[in-house]
Amino acid sequence: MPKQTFFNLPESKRDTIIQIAMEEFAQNSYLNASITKIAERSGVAKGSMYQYFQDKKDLYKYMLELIGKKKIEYLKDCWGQQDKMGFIESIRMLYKRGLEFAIENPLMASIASNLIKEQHTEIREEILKENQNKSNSFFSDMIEKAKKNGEVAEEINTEMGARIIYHFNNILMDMLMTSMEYEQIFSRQEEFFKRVDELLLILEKGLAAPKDRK
Amino acid sequence: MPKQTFFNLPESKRDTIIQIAMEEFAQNSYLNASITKIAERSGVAKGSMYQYFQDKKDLYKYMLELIGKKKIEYLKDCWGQQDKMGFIESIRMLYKRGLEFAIENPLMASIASNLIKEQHTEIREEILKENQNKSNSFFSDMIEKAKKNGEVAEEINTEMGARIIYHFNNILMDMLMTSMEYEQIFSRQEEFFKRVDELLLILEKGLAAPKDRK
DNA sequence: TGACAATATGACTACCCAGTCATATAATAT
DNA sequence: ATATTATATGACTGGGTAGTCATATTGTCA
Repeated sequence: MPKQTFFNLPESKRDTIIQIAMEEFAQNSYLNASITKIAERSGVAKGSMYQYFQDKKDLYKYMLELIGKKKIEYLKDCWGQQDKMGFIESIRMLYKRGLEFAIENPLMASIASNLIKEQHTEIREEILKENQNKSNSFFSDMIEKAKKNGEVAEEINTEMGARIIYHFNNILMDMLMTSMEYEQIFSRQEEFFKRVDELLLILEKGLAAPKDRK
Repeated sequence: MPKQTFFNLPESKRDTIIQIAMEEFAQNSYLNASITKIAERSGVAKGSMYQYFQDKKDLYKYMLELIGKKKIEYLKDCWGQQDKMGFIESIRMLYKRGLEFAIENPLMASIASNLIKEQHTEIREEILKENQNKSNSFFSDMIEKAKKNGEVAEEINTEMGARIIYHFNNILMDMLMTSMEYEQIFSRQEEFFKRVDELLLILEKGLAAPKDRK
């Protein structure tokens, strides 16, 4: 958590620091991101950064917290839709909204994607583990429910299914990030939405319960 | 390419350097791996490292080359088996042999997995791109063939299918690497082979052509 | 033995970093 | 106007890095 001093700052100054820090962490791994550079680029003395934040980890975790909150807010109407929309459509919606989020907040998406790839074990363990477990158990619950519904075959290993759903999302994000490196995306959403459908076609059949076996 | 001087070295010295360098690149990203440390730990003067290699990139690429060669050698009897074994069984064999390779050569596997996650764009682009394209077009060819065979549905997007096959392998590797961090694996292969089967169950159904549609 | 080439060496340059701290400045309260 | 507190600052510490280079050592051939 940032120190009180940071929250006492005028909003515009706070926002600048946040913005610059997001850029830095989007372009570099945690280990290689530089507080010195963030301070310089924000027009703030390096010492001040340490009046605002405990240390680099504190700053990084705060960024992740902001990202997490924003993403949860963004995805809030995707949850608890399984009963209404069915399993696959729920996932489709999650993927699509996730892509939209990444297109609208590329820095945040890039930071999140960097975290997944983070090699600095300490920090990854600390943060990712609970989240991945959360998302895994979330998807596991969805699959269990879908099994009861007959939407997913009993023979499917739930944990593996959850893992795949999780990774399919990463595939989509990677595709997005990669093409963002080369060109502005703006409203090329449609192209990526098509990708979602292609992926889901495979996922749906892959998990589906047999319909007309004798 | 290492300089001639490196190849003039007595084999044991060369092997030491290679071994230590593999360890360093297995534990650190390209950016954070340290030639200084490799030199120290190999009992070689830092300056000597630069008699052997052009620079850090040269050393890194050489490691990747060794890994690539060894892996190709390891997988050599997995190729061109599609006609004999069928599509899914070919993939199963590739996955399983890939896991075996990683269990037997954990350092190499870890370096390869780090490369995929590499953030330092320049190096990743340079090396990964052609390889990923190679593997993608390899898998694409397999899928095309399997479509003609009726093993894979025509409606599947080939490129997306290839991507999934590629990523499923990454999922397996990640699972393996993660559990290797905590415990020795040795002959717990069986557990991971089961995972392969679970994954393939989903992949097979996901890609399969409809069998008894009217 | 001497001469020449190949190799080994580590101090050195020029850079980067996180985090600290004494001091200066600004804001607030009395 | 003074005293007290909150904030801003950048030089500094101690650490790390890649890559260079003049010099020393070793090996080889005559």
